[in-house]
Amino acid sequence: MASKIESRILDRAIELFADFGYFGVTTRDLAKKAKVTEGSIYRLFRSKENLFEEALHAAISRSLDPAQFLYMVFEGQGKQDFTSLATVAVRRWYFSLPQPSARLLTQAYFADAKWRKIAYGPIDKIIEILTKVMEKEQPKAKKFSASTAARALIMALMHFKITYASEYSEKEEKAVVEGMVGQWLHGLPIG
Amino acid sequence: MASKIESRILDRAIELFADFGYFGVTTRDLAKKAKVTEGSIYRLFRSKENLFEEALHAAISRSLDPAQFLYMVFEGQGKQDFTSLATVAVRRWYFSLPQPSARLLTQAYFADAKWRKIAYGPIDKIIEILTKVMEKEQPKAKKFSASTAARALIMALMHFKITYASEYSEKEEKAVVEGMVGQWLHGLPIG
Amino acid sequence: MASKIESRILDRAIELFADFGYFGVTTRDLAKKAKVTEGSIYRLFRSKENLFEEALHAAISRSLDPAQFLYMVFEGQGKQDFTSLATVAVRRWYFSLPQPSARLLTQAYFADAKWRKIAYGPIDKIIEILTKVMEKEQPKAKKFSASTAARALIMALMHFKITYASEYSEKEEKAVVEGMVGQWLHGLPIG
Amino acid sequence: MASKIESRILDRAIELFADFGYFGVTTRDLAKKAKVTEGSIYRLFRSKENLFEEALHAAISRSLDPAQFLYMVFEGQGKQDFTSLATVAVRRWYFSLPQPSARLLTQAYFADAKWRKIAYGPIDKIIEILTKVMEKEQPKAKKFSASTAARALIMALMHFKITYASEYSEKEEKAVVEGMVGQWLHGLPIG
DNA sequence: AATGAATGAGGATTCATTCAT
DNA sequence: AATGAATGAATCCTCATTCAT
Repeated sequence: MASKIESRILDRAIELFADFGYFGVTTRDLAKKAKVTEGSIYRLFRSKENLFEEALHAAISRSLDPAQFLYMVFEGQGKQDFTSLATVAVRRWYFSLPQPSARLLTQAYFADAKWRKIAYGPIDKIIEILTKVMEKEQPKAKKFSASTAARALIMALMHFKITYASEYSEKEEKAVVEGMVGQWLHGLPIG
Repeated sequence: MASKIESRILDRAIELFADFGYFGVTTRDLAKKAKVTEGSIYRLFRSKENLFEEALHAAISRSLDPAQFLYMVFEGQGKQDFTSLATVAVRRWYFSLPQPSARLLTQAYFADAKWRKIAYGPIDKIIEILTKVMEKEQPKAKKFSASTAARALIMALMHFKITYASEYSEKEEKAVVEGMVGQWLHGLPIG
Repeated sequence: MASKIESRILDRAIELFADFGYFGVTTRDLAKKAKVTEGSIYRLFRSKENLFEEALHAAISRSLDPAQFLYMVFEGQGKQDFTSLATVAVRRWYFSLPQPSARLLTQAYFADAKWRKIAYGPIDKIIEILTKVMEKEQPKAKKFSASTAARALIMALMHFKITYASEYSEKEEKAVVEGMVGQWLHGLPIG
Repeated sequence: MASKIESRILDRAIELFADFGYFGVTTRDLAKKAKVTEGSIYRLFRSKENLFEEALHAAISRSLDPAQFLYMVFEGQGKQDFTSLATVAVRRWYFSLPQPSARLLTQAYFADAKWRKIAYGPIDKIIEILTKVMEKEQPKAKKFSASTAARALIMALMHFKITYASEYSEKEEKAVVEGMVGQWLHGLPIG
């Protein structure tokens, strides 16, 4: 069945591109690791560039959709306080994104300018949403850039996932993330 | 003069490797952009790998040395409060690191495991120092991971510099950085 | 069929390396002459060095095996006199070795020390065998180095094949060889 | 003094070309080993090819001149028997030719067809002279090719010098050569 | 649909040769 | 004369892509 082959290729592509980047992976390597032939890769994905893009889209689609993030944050408003809502939503987002996917996003960002928007689009959306919520909560008096704050958190988390996360146990990783979010919330000039 | 050519190559190498990664830059390209011949590159730098490493070291050496960072933070103790000291030191560190250098570090991180330590060694040092200072200042009672906080700030700044910074004016960038540091310091359970 | 291409490459490699030496042949040249692409050469032979070695082994394996030489010389003992046996065996050996093969052996000998043993191993064996037989036949009284004699004959033949043989007709070549062997046998203090 | 530099280059060129062949030696290598600059090599020798040729000529001119060989063989006629004359002359020729020179001749022979005649001209001359003398001495009755005999001896000696000689002590080498010449003379249908 | 052999353009690297000093 | 930096064509080799089976 084609779809079996297709997903085998795609899964491996995500892994390999995430670890070695676009240029660091050869189609032959990929074919061998995915146990398919190079011919199949080209029949199903047309070109290496296209395969990379498909892998990128797959990685993105497997992580938390910004729409869901939006829903989680806004839906609970009134019932729960901002702090809890944001904590839960950010935590969900963070753990919905497997390390390979996160790496792939950054690899894409660095491999070619044309992939920058695809790769970081959803992340920008998350930042945007977070910014919007915070602006609502924020007392007018205080001078404060919500967008900067949102960006700071999301970026710290991204960079942590990409670089150090793999050196931690799952438990430790959770603690660090909890710490980052908590500390970040503390710093907010909110209610 | 040899050094002229050498620095032309090195400067261009930092720029190009930063933008396109190790594999995304060909020696021919680099030669053309640096207006030297490929032969000169090899005479002066022995191999593409070695050139990349030299570029990496150059990029690192042009940014704030962790030792200086340490000095800035500790030297003022007693005279100034921790918040001001940290703010100044972090700000200095951030602006000492040109965007190409920051990108190069991450490119190195992703290109090959052997470059990870070289690239992120100094950054890890900065995080370590910041952690140490914070642990000193921090009231025992409060549960709080200094290392997590330090990491969060530095990573957020790194990621910002690498990805978005170039879309901002210098003034805006300063504001964002100020915001990040401020927000992070606000979040600290300190005094 | 792969084997067709493979043998086309190998045959041409023997010829070209024999004439121009390892460094005197470029892979592009070889590809053109063998009417294959460089890619195929590398797929089938991994590297130029390896191809040279394969060519060397092929050349050797196509010539008379020392084991056969041994058999020819010893098997007839008793039935035929040494002179006839040696003449036949040496003649066979000589004509089993095509000029390109002989040249290739010498090219290998000169190209790199690591190929010396591969190239001259079988020849040394032949000399050894010849030495052994002669020592058996030789009257104790006479001072005489069988090994020197054997070496002299084989070397003279090798050198002749490599250098001058191509300037002679097949008939003439036969006469010269016959002459060398005959004259050499005459010089032996045997029987 | 130019001539000092010139001879340093030439001496080293003979050694290196003899061991590694024309393509196995780079001009930079040669310059370093001869402790001169590449510029000097080119000023004095115009090109690598020309240098090789000069080295070849130098190597040849340092070995026994065919004219002297001729003189040695013919001059003694009447006073001494052919066997002694030939033995002495051949021995002289053999030991006048240093191993590097002998190797260089063969390297030249193999490197390019255009050098074949230069390299083997003198050797052919020696063979020719030896042939002539032998034809004079040889009883008409016996069927025998003087040229083949001469060639066999000279070639055996050449090949021995080039390949195995370096593995022997000087004393052993002398014995082997004596053996070869002796055995060869024995085989001659003379006297 | 599936294979993997075949292709050849392009990459890193070397090296004979030139040239400014 | 002497130097050695600079050049760039040519080398070995890789790899995305095509194609015959």
